[in-house]
Amino acid sequence: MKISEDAARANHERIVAKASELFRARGFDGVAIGDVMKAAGFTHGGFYNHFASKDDLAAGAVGHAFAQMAAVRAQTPDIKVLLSLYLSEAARRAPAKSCPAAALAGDVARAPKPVRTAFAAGLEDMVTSVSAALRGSRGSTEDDRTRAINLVAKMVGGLALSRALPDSDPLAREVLQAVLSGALDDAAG
Amino acid sequence: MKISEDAARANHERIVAKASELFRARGFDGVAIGDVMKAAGFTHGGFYNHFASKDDLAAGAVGHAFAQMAAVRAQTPDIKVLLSLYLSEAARRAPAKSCPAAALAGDVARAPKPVRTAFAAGLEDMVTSVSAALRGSRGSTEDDRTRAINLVAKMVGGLALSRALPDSDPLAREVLQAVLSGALDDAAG
DNA sequence: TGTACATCAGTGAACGCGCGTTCACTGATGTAC
DNA sequence: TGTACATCAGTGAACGCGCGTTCACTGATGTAC
Repeated sequence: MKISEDAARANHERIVAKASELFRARGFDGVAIGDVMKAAGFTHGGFYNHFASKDDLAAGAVGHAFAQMAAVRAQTPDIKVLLSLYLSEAARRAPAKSCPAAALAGDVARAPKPVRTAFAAGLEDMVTSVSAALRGSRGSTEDDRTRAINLVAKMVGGLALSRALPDSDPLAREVLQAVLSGALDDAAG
Repeated sequence: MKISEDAARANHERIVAKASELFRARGFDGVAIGDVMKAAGFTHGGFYNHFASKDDLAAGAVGHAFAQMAAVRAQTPDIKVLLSLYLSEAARRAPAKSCPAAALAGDVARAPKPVRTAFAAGLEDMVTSVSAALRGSRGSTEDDRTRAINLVAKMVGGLALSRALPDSDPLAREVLQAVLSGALDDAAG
């Protein structure tokens, strides 16, 4: 049956939110449309009332995940705190609630352009935000943007590498700790 | 028909080599067993004479890709040259012939343990090798291993992020350049 | 304010396709004698 | 060195399954009058 326009918008949003978690946890190919719709509380048939295709959903989910990260950054003004959250064992274990860049960069690289465009917007936002935080932490004459890109690359690489290792491998924890300590040094200038 | 033992070993090796390229280019889920066997010059039915499962092949392919990278490192003693190859536009465009960590970290994180164990061995090798190269470039009193892990995370993250961006986005090139310049600074101490 | 009707979000069955895996078969290889 | 036979890498058809997508249908919503 038809439902109210407000309810439809809320449902659309809930589907995107669930998709952004499931995709981060299991990758685009590891999640079926039926999984997403079920997680959102629907049957799979209505999916195409909201999205043109699975790729369309993926683009929306990537954007949603980056927006969620931006909200976390806004609530965490101290970049040192942010880094220790980003490169934590908790983040390593909870990809569904962590950075989409670390979880999905590989998947996005093989996805169609709209997904990569959504990724680009989120990454640019992240770089801009980190750059501002670096400027705040010390009066820098160096290129803050270049430093921010380096820091973001290190954060994303560190988290992604740690996750690819077996949970039981000490290297998984060593990578997290080493990159956190290096990132804190970088942020301190 | 049965073939000679030497031929069988060579065929096995060729399947692994082709798989390591295809997986890096398209991800584990983006490559069918039939694709790999066809690339190696066979029909798909014989696959299970060589491997217990697709995951078994994935573990072998990850190991093969890291071994290939180790050979490149051995032939490129100057770490500055290595960095400029690793973070190049050519590497960005040719994931099939580049670092498996940058191309497959996300896929590996969701793969069964044997794949992650193969990844761990390759990454440890890479860290050890980069650590030795850093020690060579200057007499360091700092923790070379920690510096190596930081540098590897930055390299992997930089290449993976650049690939996730649209080819037409200037940020794709900016990330490569910024991370290369930062990595060269890191290597110089 | 009330009524008739077109709209469309959600349901559940169905479609076609590609995938990982299995299997009966072939015939050159490697071995036992 | 020669012969008989068991082995097994490779072939190609087949299997069962899950996936993305489509579709006929339902009935509350929103609108035209």
